[in-house]
Amino acid sequence: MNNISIIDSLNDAQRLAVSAPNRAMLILAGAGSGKTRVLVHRIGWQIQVEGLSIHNILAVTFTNKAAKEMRGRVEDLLNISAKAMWIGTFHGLAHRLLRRHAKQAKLPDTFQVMDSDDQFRVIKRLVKSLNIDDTKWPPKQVMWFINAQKDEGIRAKHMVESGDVYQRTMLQLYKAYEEICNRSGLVDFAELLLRAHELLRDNEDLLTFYQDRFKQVHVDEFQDTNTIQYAWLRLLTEGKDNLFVVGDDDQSIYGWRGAKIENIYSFQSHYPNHQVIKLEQNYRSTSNILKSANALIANNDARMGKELWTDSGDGELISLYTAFNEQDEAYFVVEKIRKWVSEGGSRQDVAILYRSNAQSRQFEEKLMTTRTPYRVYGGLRFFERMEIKNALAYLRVMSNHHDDASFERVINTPTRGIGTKTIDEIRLLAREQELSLWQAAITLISQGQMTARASNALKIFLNLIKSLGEEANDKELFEKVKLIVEKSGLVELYKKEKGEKGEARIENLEELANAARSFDFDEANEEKLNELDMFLAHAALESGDMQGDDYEDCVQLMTLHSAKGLEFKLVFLVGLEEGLFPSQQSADDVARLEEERRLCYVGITRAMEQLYITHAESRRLYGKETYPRPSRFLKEIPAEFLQEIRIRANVNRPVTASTSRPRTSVQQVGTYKMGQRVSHVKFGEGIVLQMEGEGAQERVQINFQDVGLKWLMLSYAKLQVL
DNA sequence: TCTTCCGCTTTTTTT
DNA sequence: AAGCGGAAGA
Repeated sequence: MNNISIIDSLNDAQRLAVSAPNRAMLILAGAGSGKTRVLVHRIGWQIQVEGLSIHNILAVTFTNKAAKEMRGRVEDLLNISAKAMWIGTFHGLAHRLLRRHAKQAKLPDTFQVMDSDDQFRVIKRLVKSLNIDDTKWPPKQVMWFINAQKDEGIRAKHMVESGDVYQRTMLQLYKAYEEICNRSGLVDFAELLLRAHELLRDNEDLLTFYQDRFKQVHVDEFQDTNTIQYAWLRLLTEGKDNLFVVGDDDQSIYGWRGAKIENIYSFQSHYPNHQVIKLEQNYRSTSNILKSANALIANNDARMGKELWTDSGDGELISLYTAFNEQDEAYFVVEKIRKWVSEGGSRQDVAILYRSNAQSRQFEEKLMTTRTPYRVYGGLRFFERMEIKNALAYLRVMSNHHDDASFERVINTPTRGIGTKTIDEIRLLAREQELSLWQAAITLISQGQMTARASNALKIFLNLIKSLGEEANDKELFEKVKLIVEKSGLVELYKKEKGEKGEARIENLEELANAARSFDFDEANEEKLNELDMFLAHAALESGDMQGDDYEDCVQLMTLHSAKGLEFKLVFLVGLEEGLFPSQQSADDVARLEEERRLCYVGITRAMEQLYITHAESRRLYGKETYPRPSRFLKEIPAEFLQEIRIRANVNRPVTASTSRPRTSVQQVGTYKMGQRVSHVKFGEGIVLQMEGEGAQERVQINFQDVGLKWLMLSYAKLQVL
């Protein structure tokens, strides 16, 4: 391959970006303008033309999926193996640095990565253990506070205590949380980034080493970086201006989790020699779709300014459908999909995009009844499932006895007679003497002040973990997993669970052993660290692709957020109503409204050929009928690009049908009559209100004069008819 | 210890 | 509506 062919297939702007001299570059890449293409070819250019080795390249993305895709495309372009190239997510790369230099990062070699669920549990427990009212200080909010500080690079020690109760309490919790994490060797997602930043900042030799190594640093989705991520990038490229970032300010939709569009602006002042290149030619959508998107986003004030264009034709107008209610909306969409498929369209090219997950249900129901295969994105991923997290927690405690979060998770799962009281005692002792829960448990046993029963149960648990550790010691990773699954009692626990749920859980546990077997240790670990720890980190950092095993031709259902980066021939943008989209919570904040508008912009620009936008005149929300106004975004799309679809003449508005749900039949004829006055030995006099069940299961609900409503089993309660 | 009931909340999601 | 968490009952 020669120089020409690397840039041969590119348009002028793309070519300019790819072949630019080595200096700070800001590529403003609109939707569908070939952003990944530019990144991949830029890397190719660095290697082919500038003569860099793959070891000199650093490429950062936000998702594992994007990282994987980029690596694959680099390999295809250059026809080489890019295994050794540092392409990864911010978190993945930070993790790699911390493992390599754990000591300098002041972390134990065996530190563990917590996912957000782990973090939440730790914080929840912390709030409780400090006797702080968790209704006034919800753990979720505490977690949000702590993460927000870390995203800004602020440690507890940097914060000055003010008289403010809120700030004081949060700070107290932040401090205590840091202590727990340090003691247990736990690192949450935000900590990975913060710690990696501090590692480079405080170790000059390391920083110089990596600065020299990475001759070119590439960043995807730059508009989504937060403060600490950007600070980390700046450290690595300090004084060298070798930062190549690609982003789109109009697609910044993660402000709510700390992303700073401002980074795009600061980039320009931090790197005065930078060059900006706009990619505005779109290769995805028809002109009508693009013009609508342009018109919509023009209503935002905070933008750098960019207008997408295409040289493909106008295409069809955007269809707007006003539904009676959410049922009708779903009916309309599914009928259109059926038509599309019957005309030879592929279901995979169709997406239904909504603002919030709760909206998926109505579409699922309609798709189900018409037997249209579909797939919903989002939801629990493999490594986030309860049974998997439990098994992993066993592995963690085995690997590190002082991992309090995992210890607590499994100490009584499955139940082994260690109740809240015992656990509270362990926690108390641990807190008082600053021990890990494991150490506290041992101390507690040796003090011999517990009941024999509790002490025995605890001993059994500790011995289980110890003996599992010994037995697993020289075994292969997947055998360790198998051992845990078998001996922990989890399988027995889930066997008892009724229905198919338990079965599925057991299958998942088996799948976990398979995952361990196929875990590519060498790939994930150039540093030859403990295989089990690497596997656990892998589980936290890549919670597993969504059910990727489904190869059937499916209609795609997802939120607008998860649709970013994807494209579909036929797109349905549903629920365009005030309060829903834009969301109620964003209604009175200009900045948040602009983010909602960008979200809408993302939605529109997903469509390649046809776009349907729908809204409903009435919608059942939180169990109540609402009559929302059409979304303001609808008015922002010029009428010339819209065509209104006429409401069908025969409307099947489900007046009573939808509201009447099947009721469980209530046994009307029983021993007692409704309204019958009865008397109970303990509860006194009352009136029979309801009855259900038969024979030994027969129950009555009675409104007692003194104690109010009660359900009583007839076979136990001795009632006297008055 | 396990089950049931009551009341409360309700965006978006990756790592 | 529905799911979740806490509290109370079996």
